[in-house]
Amino acid sequence: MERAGIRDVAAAAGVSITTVSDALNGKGRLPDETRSKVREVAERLGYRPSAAARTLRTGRSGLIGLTVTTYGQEPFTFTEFAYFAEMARAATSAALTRGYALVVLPATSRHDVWGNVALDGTVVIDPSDHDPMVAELYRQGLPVVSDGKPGNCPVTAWVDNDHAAAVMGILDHLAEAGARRIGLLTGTSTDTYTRLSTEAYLGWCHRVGQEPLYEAYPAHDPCAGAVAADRLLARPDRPDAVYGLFDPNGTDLLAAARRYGLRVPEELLLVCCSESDVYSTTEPPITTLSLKPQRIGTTVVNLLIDAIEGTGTAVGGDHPTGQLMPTELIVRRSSQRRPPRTTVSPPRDPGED
Amino acid sequence: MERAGIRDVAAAAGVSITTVSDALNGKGRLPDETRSKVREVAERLGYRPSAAARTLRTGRSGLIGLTVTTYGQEPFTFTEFAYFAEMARAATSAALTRGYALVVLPATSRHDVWGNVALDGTVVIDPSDHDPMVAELYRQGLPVVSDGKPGNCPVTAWVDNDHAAAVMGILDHLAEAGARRIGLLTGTSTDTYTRLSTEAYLGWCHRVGQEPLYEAYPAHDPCAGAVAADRLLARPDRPDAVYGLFDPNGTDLLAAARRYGLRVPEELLLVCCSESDVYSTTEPPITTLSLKPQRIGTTVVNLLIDAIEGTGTAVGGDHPTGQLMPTELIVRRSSQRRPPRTTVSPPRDPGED
DNA sequence: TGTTCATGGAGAAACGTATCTGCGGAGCTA
DNA sequence: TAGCTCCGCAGATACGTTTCTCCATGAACA
Repeated sequence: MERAGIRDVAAAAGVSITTVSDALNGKGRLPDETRSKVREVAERLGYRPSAAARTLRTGRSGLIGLTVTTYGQEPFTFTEFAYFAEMARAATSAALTRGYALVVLPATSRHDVWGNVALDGTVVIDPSDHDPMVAELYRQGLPVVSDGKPGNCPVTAWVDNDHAAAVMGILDHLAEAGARRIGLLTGTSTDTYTRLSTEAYLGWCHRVGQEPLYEAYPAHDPCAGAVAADRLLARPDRPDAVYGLFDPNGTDLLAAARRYGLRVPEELLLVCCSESDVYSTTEPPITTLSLKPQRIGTTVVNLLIDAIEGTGTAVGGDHPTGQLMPTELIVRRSSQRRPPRTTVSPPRDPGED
Repeated sequence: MERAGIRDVAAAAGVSITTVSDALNGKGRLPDETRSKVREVAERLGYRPSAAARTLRTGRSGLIGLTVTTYGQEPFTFTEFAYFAEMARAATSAALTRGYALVVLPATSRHDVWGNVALDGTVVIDPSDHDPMVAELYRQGLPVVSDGKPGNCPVTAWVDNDHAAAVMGILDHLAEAGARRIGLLTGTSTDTYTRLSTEAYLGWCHRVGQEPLYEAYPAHDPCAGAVAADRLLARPDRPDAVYGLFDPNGTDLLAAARRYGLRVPEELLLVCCSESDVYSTTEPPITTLSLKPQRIGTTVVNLLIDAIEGTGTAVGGDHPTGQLMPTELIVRRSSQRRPPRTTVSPPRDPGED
């Protein structure tokens, strides 16, 4: 059984190809009678227009890319952190409601998948400085919107959290809870998130006159995270509060605290950046900073589609539009010296240790 | 700056279009000299072949779909359970290593995204009985591989866990730990997973002469899960062990047990099906059944690509190849009356992940 | 010298759609 | 009746590849 083409429909309906195309796409000037007849015939023949031909003709594929940086050998590590999973989900959903489909692509791969997929534009997550791939895409005239303020590569637009404000908010929050020496668990890579957050921390320290206490580790290596957490708490000038920039830092720090016999929050205040709800059930529950990835994903996709539909290949000059989105601090027991008013919550289990 | 086409390359290199195509794709009979010259010119002009044109000509887009059923109003709920997230990640990765990109599509959506994307084939997660979309895709000659044994819709191939064996294994495990009345928390929908698991439970009960004790709820509603867990433990003929078919059941059951003052595992044995590692840190840690979504995702994609590349549009007759994959029971404290012997090394798992 | 064969490459036909252009006829006006 | 407008539709072209067919050339061989 051969797939029916537009020609077959035209022949069966006794009209021309033009008429079929116009009737099905709601264009041209046709009486409703003709329109509905063509539709009926098309339906009967099970006609599906060829997406490839349409794309070739119109220059629009209805596909947008979601690029995530791959770390080292790992072929593909999105959803490694809940942030990516949530962000990808929201982005997919947002794309679909506007009639676009989203295809997840790694920044680099063995095969040249990029060349084989017709994209109308791309979302890029946390591009590194001078990212060559982003530059190449942009050069081709493809709209590129980045999640994370781009360091030094041209993009059509970008969206980011106000990381500096978020970090300072957390540090203030911890200081208010009585912290004197706040430590930071940070990363070694050069992405915007890590850089801005660390700078904000250093700036804050300088302002309040605290000596910086931080450990940096390669964020993509979960093992290194545990080691760094341990190192931070093992220092002679041990901090009395720690903020961890990455998702697993909370449990790692909690484990390290237990190893050193530090009670949380009495002797150590803890906050980490995470989208996982695991931290609502740890002992004690850990205060987290949510970057609101759903909102980011939705915004990024909508900006991208605006750019695609707005001016076609929009090369909007040297000043890409940026947008800062708010974060949300979810305060739990780990960052409060005084436990929250006991509600009717489940009894605290002393548990083993 | 116009995008360079194959014609421009041909003109600049002083050869014909054919030669350029052959040179770049490694076909035809050309001396290495010509080949490298063409490559160089193409590189200099920044030539990127049009994916749309290639797709139109060859009939291959290099794109495969990943379809997930949408429940009710929720626009898009994959990654709702860790299973989907892991499965999607593995599938994407597997597709990419074979040069394909994967696009996530909902079973239904407002816009007809299906018609606008050229797919070489589709992976369908847990199709419902007589799924109309699957039938339509199959009718179009598109290879369809399903995750979950298809109830009554034609597919090219399918992959599934041996759910019956898994459930019986768990029930035996619980009985061995001393359970006399094992309850089940199950779903109300008609997908294969729910159906097979429930049937296996009922069969087991019948065999050992236990009266079935189960509660069913709409699995897509997280709130309903907590209610159902509560209901199950509130029954006059309260079970002394429960297996929950869905990811959140573990915490829900644990919360319900606390409400009724039941100690786990002393008075209530608990197992649930989940891919989340949350259950290794609950109090007590909960025994989980892993369906190994990574392996499923990889297998499904590879089967699909085999079908795509094998015979083109393979309509392999009435007997789609099926494949049953093993599950893994991760035994933790919640299902053992006697705490596990403390070993120095992790229990067993030399295998890959 | 004529035949065969391998080599290197050119020409042109698709692939299936969207859309620009144009054409006959009907209705209306002058 | 000529001229004009608008309607309803058909023809033809272009989108950028891949690939089938086929031609020219020179060398090897009888």
